[in-house]
Amino acid sequence: MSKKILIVDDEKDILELLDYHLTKEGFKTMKATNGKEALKIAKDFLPNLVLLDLMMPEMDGIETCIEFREDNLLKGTLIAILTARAEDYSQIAGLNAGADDYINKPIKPRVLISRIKALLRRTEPKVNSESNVELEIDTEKYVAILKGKEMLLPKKEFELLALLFSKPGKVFTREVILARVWGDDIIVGDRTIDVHIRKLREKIGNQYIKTVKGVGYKLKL
Amino acid sequence: MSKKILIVDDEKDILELLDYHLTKEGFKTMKATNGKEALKIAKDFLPNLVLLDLMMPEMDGIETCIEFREDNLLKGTLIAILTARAEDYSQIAGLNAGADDYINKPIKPRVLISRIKALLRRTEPKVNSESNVELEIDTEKYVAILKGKEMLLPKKEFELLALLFSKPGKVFTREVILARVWGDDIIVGDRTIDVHIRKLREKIGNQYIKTVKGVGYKLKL
DNA sequence: TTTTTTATTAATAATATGTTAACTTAAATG
DNA sequence: CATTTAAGTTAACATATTATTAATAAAAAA
Repeated sequence: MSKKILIVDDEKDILELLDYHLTKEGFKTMKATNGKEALKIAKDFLPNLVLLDLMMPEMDGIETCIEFREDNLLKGTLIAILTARAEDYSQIAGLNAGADDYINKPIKPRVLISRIKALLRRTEPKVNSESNVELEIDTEKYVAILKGKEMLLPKKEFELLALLFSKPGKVFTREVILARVWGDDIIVGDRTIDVHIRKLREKIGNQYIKTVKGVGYKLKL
Repeated sequence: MSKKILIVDDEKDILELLDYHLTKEGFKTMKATNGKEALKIAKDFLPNLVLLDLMMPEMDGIETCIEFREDNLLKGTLIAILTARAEDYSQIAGLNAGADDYINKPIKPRVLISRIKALLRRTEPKVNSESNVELEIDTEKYVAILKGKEMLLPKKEFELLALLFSKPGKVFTREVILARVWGDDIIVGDRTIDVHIRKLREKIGNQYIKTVKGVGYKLKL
């Protein structure tokens, strides 16, 4: 399956240029013009690699890099930093912030592609990769297993996920969720479920839990 | 079953030529002379493949291509773009717009046919293909399944479709539809049902929901 | 006990869906 | 063939539902 790359640069020209070369090589790409946007897109897109320009307004490369590393969902993402040759001080900072590679500007397409491929190859041998069951739960151990990585969830979140997981694809109404996770007697507010759903999505990504508006939620594996 | 091809070109000569060769090969064809018309015809005809000339007035090939990809019903349709050899820049644009292949002019019938067959073969192994039950609904999952592809519908649309689906062929009057989908008490305007029917048709195609004028609607599988 | 984590609520924002109204098109009727 | 009636279409608008955030309470861990 083709790898996903998120390109982050505030200069539109460079963004387009990079996109062009990467797309031509068969990568699936997404673009962001600043670090904030990048974070947001990445949470849905879950790229295999992020190409990150060092100098950007709003949130600079280093900072963005750190944020990626702090986000549970994204911390494993490969990050390659684009940097002008001159500013070598940044290389150190970048690496400390957790970047996996840095690529000098001006960009030579050939070099770029081969560096990226090399980086991606590094993660290749992992077992999980593109397995079709990316999410599992173990009710006994009380953990969710996301792409082979165990993940300890708080009780309510776990039970909610377990319920959805009990029949993937089936829509569970709020009523049913309340009855099964909270019990018939205790009454909680209207937004309680939403908040738990949100926290789950934060941890496992937005692609699994689908909202069926006016009906309920369901799990899509 | 013979495959359906929609041919789109503003030059009548070429249209006829292509039609001749494709018909001779056993394809079912339809013709359109511009992108707009193509979209309209395609929604009824649901071709397996669209042969699209790049240079056209009204709406050019790229644009048409994009519109196809944006239309839920048509986004899966194979698109082959016809292009003069010279304008190679367009190849990139066309592929980015989501074309599946591009074929150089002047057209050599032999080449054309083999390319088209190769393209069609690509989608062959799919399970759905020409099964006789093209439309199903799953009330538990809250999805309509059109040619094997799951499709999440908004509540009212789903309930309306589910109602029609509950007895295919039977005509449901507006009164009955209102009573069953909206409930006896709430009152909505005259055109509400029509709008929902329209949205359904937009998503599943016009061939399933038939209007029985003065009486109501029915589902034809 | 203190600290940290989890659960809940409330207020507000964002969004999808539903509905209406105005208009167009098509079909039926006399 | 003109007229009437029903249905189709579109876009604007309203509404309902969900998402998000931050504050607070409760529970669990240290």
